Amino acid sequence: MTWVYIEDIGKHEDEDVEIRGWVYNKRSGGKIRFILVRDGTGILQATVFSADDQNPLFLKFDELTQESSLIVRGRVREDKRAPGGYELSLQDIEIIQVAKDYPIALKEHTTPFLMEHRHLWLRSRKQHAVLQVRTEVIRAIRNFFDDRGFRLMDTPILTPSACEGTTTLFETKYFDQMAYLSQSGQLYNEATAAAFGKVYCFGPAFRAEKSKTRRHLIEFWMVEPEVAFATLEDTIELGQDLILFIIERVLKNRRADLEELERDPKPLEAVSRPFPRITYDEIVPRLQAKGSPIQYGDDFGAPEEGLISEMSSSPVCITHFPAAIKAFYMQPDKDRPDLALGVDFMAPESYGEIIGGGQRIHDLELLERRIREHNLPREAYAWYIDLRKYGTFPHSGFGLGVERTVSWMCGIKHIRETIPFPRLLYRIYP
RNA sequence: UCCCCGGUAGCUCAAUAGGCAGAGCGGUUGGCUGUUAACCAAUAGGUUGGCGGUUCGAGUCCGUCCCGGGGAGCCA
Repeated sequence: MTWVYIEDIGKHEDEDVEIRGWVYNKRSGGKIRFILVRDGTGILQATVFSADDQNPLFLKFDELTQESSLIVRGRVREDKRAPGGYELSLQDIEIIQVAKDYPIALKEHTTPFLMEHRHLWLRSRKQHAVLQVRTEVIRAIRNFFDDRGFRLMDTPILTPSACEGTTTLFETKYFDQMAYLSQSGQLYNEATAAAFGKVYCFGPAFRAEKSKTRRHLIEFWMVEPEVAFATLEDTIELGQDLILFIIERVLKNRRADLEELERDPKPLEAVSRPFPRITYDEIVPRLQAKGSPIQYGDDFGAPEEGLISEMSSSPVCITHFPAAIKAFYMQPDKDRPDLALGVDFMAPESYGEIIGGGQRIHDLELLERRIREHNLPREAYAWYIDLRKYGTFPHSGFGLGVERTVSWMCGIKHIRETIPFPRLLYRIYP
């Protein structure tokens, strides 16, 4: 008998098939028994009907508990009463293990309880749908860059010093010296961009910040493209194309998961090019007019991000920030050297910043001055400075946060559900 | 790090003004021919987060610690 996956069940109508999986739930009604079987790709209702309550299949059914593992065999039939439209008329139940006291019931639980059982919570429908969207988003990102001729360059996770020198770093021992977990692959990618032209890295980033909000993870995934000779304008276009491509893929391939999540697709369908662009100089008075206490020179807080996201149904691109509030490597505007050629993409529906990037300094002397001004250890940046010595080149790039993007796609408020095992302040188990 | 909130049965919660510790779900047993988190009946299940204090009496009031949740700052 052929082993098939539930997501393909429609192709096997009226055939005898085998499903290998787990009991999602079961019900009985006199002479009929229902098992909802889960195999990782979907849930299928399997039925047994018999007038004999000593029927061997009934006896096996009675042993089954939630999340017991089993193999079921039977005939696939279309039936409107079954969830999903198909069901399996059971011929055989092979029990692998009867699970005892599965902790997660099919009802409401609190988040702390579910997080404590994250390894099992992943099996539930909603979590399954979110992570299906995550894999789609990641696949879309890889396809997008691969199809445009970008080279994947894996940057190191163990680094000898701070990439940006600002945020708190996780320290670890590296034999007889110290090492730090990477916060970003960007600086290394500026080197690979000089070798390959257009590159991207895609990996985890670590921030030892004591952040405790729905938008922060201690360990998160980020994709960072870097393009030699690209300007700020080029990088905005690239970010816009990437976001539109991700949305298109999610809407095309993960409709059923969005439905499971009760995510209204309309706000995603409404995203269109060009994304509105506004400079920092222009946005500050507009925020003040809407009641924000922001002063010129301040960075945006959560309330400001909310106000910005209400301005458009597409992400809003904020550019030309005061150099003082941005990273040391940001290229200044040639007419207004107090402004940095950076861009932040603010997602609609209050999902906040999903992309941060811009043009990097390529002038050797300016970079050396910025390193001094930020009190960064010159020796650690010697290789980075070399990039400006040996054929320097204007270049730009950005970082897109995977989990923030997935939360936005799914319409869920807390980022912790968008990664299989979130690392949070006060939570590193399981 | 700061502000706010919470911790009672395996889970989700209730318990008047300080006065006998409760319900639903899950478990177990029985019933039901189409269930959709099925339903009906019965049944078992408790060191009220820890320590200390006030009181004749504390789940309830006070102190302290632990654990968690929400928000801020910072950022993807």
